[in-house]
Amino acid sequence: MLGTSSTAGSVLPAAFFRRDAETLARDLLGRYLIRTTSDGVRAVARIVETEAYLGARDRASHAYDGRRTARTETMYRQGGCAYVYLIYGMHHCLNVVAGPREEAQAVLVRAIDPIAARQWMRANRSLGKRVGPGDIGGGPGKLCQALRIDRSLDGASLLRGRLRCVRGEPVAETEVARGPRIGVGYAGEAAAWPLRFAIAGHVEMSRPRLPR
DNA sequence: CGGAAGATCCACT
DNA sequence: GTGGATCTTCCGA
Repeated sequence: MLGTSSTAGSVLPAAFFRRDAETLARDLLGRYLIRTTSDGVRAVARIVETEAYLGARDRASHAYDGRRTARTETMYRQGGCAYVYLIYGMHHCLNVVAGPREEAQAVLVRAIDPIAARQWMRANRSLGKRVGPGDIGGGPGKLCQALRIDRSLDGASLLRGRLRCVRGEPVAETEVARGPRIGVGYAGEAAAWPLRFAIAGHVEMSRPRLPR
């Protein structure tokens, strides 16, 4: 079965995802993403790094100042679905929509630890013989490539279907590190807000690593 | 309608 | 450490 606990693969209640993005980002650490494909693959990955985006008041958010466009519409839904977008013309990023509808809060998944179907994920990444720490899931673009996540999953529910988020193995407070978010230097004061969360010192973390 | 910038990654020096 | 890839999105004119 999944992980070390018999409840690791069990579903999370819908209310879990309706909390604010900062709380959810912290609590998504240790949870499992389960990706199933039409050709019978069932991959499991543990979330080890996240970032919260707070919506209209957050200059780093796509929904800053209430911006509402075709792309960001998904963020305005009720928490519990995926918001997937393309960045730099070539990388996808996976977010978990948070909070009640109309608030456009979201949690970016920045890194995963491959648990099951590791070879499948590695093949998706087109890596050579040498695979170092973080090469498979240590970054938001990397993990989407590893799990074959693209915009066809934008808006999909994470409580059922081809990409699910389940209970996993929650992380103790002493294991959590936090810091400012990556790549949002344009966001003024919001750039310094400590909304990045990670399992401290985890080898699959994106860079720069948050130490223990 | 044009152009600038982007919640990134990789190869190269 | 730097720059290139690659293209959607968004804002201003």
